[in-house]
Amino acid sequence: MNLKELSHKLGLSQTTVSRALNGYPEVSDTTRQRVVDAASRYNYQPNTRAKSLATGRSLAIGHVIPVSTKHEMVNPIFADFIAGAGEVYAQSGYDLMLSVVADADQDQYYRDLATRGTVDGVIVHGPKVSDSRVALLNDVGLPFVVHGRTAMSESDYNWLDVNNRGAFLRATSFLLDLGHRNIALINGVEDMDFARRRREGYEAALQERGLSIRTDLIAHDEMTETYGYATARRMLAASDCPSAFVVSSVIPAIGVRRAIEEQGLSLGRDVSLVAHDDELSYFRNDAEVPIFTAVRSSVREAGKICAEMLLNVIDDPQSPPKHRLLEADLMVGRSTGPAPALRQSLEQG
Amino acid sequence: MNLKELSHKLGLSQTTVSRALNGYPEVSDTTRQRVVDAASRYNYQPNTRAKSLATGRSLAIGHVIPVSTKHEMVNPIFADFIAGAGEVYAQSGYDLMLSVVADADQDQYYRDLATRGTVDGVIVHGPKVSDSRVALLNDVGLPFVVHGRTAMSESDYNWLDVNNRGAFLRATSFLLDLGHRNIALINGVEDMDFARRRREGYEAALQERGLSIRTDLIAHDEMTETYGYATARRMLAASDCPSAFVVSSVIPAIGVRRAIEEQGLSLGRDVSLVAHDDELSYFRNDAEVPIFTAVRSSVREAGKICAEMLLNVIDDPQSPPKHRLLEADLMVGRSTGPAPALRQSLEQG
DNA sequence: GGCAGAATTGAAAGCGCTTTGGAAGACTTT
DNA sequence: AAAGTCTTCCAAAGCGCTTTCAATTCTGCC
Repeated sequence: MNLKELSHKLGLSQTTVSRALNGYPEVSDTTRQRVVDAASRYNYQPNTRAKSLATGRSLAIGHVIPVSTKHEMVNPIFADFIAGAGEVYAQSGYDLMLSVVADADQDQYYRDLATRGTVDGVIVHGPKVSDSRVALLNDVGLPFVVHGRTAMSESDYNWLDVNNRGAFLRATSFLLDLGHRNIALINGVEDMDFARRRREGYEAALQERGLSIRTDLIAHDEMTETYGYATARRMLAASDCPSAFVVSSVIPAIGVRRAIEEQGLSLGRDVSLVAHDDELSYFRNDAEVPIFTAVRSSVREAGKICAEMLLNVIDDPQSPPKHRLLEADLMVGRSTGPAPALRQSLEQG
Repeated sequence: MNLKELSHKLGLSQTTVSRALNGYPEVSDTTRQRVVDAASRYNYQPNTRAKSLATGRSLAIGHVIPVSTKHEMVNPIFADFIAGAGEVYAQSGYDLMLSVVADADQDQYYRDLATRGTVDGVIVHGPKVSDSRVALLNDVGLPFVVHGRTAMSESDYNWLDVNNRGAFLRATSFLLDLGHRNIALINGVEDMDFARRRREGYEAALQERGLSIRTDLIAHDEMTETYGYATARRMLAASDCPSAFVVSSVIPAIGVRRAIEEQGLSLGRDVSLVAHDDELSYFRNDAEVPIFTAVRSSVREAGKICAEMLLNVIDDPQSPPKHRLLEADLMVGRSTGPAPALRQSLEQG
């Protein structure tokens, strides 16, 4: 059933039917009702392609998710982020176009998206410390919102970010307050912007207390369980090993826990751990007392807000860039406790 | 830059330019070369919407991923599945349209997809034991491939599935061979088709040995870490508790491990565990000796094959339904060992 | 009753592309 | 030289919708 057929059945022109369905005012209430009824009776849905060709808007948003060429790894937070964003799109009648593009091909891909006109806007995932995509998108004039930031500039584009620096400063300070002095950082890939900020927060906390930064206790890589395990295992085997870990995601944190327990150590007693928790739906760290002490921020919620921001930009392309910095809550769970030395003196006292 | 402008610049008609770019034979080699050069020089990309309106093909594939209304949970295997499928689409010039739709709205959503003509075909995710979507899609004539199967029929639609029954039969038999008699099954949501087949395999293995099925050792729910933990904890606390677990995904398996270790038990020694491993990129269970003994099948590979199947159906809609049953490998890892009783006698002997 | 102005409706152009049905020119064939 | 056959190109229709501009019908009011 298309417009032509429907209007024929109703004995009206396509113009009127179109107007009635799209809520234009110059249609009488009775005809509108008649049209709407018929449309739902015949299950009429306008053809999206024709509609977007006519309006010049594609009613679709692009999400380009980078896939590391190294491990073909897809960051598992995307599933939840997209679920959040998708909810917003569904309500507003937008479709979501997903593409999984190798790191190296990102720029060309964004350029093509713009010229082919497949989408009205894009969400930029996984920004690097220095990321060419921001300049590129500003250049071609495709509306976009960055989930995260880049170090280069913050003012001339739309972004939503978690206060990564603040969160990791707090996480590290919390461990310092518990008496830990050798604190390891299990971070994401080094050139990711979020990883740089987290490291900054971690280092700032140490420096505030006049502690030096031990580069042997800092690791950067893709955040898999195996990476968390292998790194923690290596660090725990060394002399002067850490008594606490700050970990960039619950996934490597699971690996860290495995390494700790494999050594016959007890998590939260012998070794402490604070994780960054994106509130992944399949790994809820939200018992009354959470498994992991964590700085927590919902990635699904982030997806929602990003989507809303983007739709606003599309509606009003002239509006000045908006920024949104989410704070992460520090939730105390089972994985942290006083540093062993301190614990000893506490128990003796 | 659009076709009209480009053809003007070249002093050719739109027809000729279009044909030259789309590889039609009735264009001389010299003109074609001239056109192709100009197109790349001006960075011309045909407008997708116009193209699909003209051809009647949208060059897009829909993935509708169901989100449980109960927990707003997104199954984490989708990320990897879609990465696999996306690779195939990219090579063939297709776009991927993703929608996240509540369980309850699935049928209407598929119907809309068909009538709006946004996609040329869909992948059906998460089929239930009895699933109305198969009949619906056959009805509206939208090409589709099911990732999984339904119990109702297997012959009249395209599907790719893992041999879930076989995998769980082998997993359970393997534990029985190790002397385990009380084996628990931590399964997915009961009305999912894969969960039913896995349970069948588990039960068949027990029955083959004349063992009765203890319903108190069977659990069904969404496969989160917390679910694995809570269920294992409950089961281990009961009298006549299981000495082994068969778990439908590595995610709840992590929770099961947590429960086991919390009891002061040792995984692989006191309690055994076999998991189903989808080879998630962020949780590689592929060390020389894997963490978990597992029946393994790559969900990313499944995504690839599903995508290829679907593109074939779209190219040749008359072709008879194709089926593909992947076998899962049983990989022995650290999480299994002889049943405690058996171990005792082994050690004494 | 007649008329201005508002309220409705419709015809047709246009969005950017593909594709049908010719047409013009070059090249053979008779 | 006329007729036929390729080869190469083009004009124009059409995909299903929106939207401009114009036409028609209703109002209210004098």
